[in-house]
Amino acid sequence: MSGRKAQAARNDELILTAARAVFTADPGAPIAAVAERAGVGISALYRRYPSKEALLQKLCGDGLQLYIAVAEQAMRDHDDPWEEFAGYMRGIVDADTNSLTIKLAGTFHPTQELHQHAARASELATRLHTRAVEAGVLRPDITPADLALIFEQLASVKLGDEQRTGELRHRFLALMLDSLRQPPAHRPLPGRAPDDLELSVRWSPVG
Amino acid sequence: MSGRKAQAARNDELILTAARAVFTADPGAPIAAVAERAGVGISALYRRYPSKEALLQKLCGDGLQLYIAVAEQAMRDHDDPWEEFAGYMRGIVDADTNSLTIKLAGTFHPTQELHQHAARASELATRLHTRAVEAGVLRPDITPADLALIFEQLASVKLGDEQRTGELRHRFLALMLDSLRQPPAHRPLPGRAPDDLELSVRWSPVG
DNA sequence: GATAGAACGGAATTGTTCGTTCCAGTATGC
DNA sequence: GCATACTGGAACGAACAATTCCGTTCTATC
Repeated sequence: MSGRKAQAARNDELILTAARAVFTADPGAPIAAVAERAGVGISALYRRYPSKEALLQKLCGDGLQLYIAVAEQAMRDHDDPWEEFAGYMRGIVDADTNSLTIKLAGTFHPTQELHQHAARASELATRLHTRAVEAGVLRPDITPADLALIFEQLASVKLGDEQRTGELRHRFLALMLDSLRQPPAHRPLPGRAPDDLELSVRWSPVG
Repeated sequence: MSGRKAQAARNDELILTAARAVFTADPGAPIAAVAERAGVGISALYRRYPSKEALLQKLCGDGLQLYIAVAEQAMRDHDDPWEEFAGYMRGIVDADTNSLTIKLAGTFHPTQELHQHAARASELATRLHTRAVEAGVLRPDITPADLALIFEQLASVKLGDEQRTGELRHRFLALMLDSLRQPPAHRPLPGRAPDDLELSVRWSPVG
């Protein structure tokens, strides 16, 4: 608690966490929302990042590194080819890296470093795809870009609080995996199914 | 060409078409964008709708009616239970009614009439779901609300021009249908698969 | 053909939002 | 005690967008 330096270090983390949460929820959120969420003043933000763009770049870079870490983890953790692939997809959905990368891209200028991370991420994705196809567990008429778009679709699901959203995304991921896995089969879906009441909320303004 | 009245009638349609296109592409678009797209002045818009909200309500109502029409059409056109269900889903994706309803909802106050249309749409969706499950062609652990969320996921796909976007949506719909249909099976996917190049476009600002 | 008025285009108005800057306050380490 | 690193938040200015307003154009009618 004591020490101005410790406070500053804590704020570093506080701000990044808040920024992740805020921009994940709304990519176009104002920078003041980040400060408020972090419980700090605006100047605490501007002391660390010269502009909003710089903060977004940092976030996006972190997101890509997270993606890479998740992919490598999946390759390390599993021997079974299908589990490797499915573990990768579940990991990406869990980490919600899409909300930190693609959804933010286009709102700022990508740096050189970002491109390199993206290339590395793409390379890993391709490798995971290839391994799954060659092992005969993933249907071969699907491309790595197909998978990227599937991640985006799953990231578009947003309903209720963060936990419920994650639950539903995993439900739909499981559904997708049923149609990706070879041989074809239906497996039980995780998570409580949504109902009409849950959906009806979205018709009122101010959401 | 002649007749101020004829011109006005033509503008009615021009404006609605433009509004559909503009708000489908970007639900938060300014009203001036609609006027520009329609090739008319702003006052031509305000002559017809007292406010932006009124225009959105009109659009949303039309979207719901379109949804209803598509659903009824599917029930009328098909004898085979699976084709009825799949035809319905393909029709909804084609008509892109989600971009005119849910994506706009929350940006305006829903009217009484809107609620009634929504109820009718929901009723039809439930009926189609029930029929497919009872015929044994749709896996039973899926709810109507699941299907609604699947439509939203598909509507979130947006890449390249309008035609390409539609092609990709149908591709992912086909993938989903593979995991919805009973018995499980993989069928050929329509549309050209996306590739990394197509995706890389999205990293630059101003999109 | 003169004219009332419907319909129009688009500039002006007004309010809001948001990124960024600025300044005064506060606590720390020396 | 004091220089200073850090902070909170008000103030600024630019951009944006809904709506209003006004001068103009065209048509239908007499």
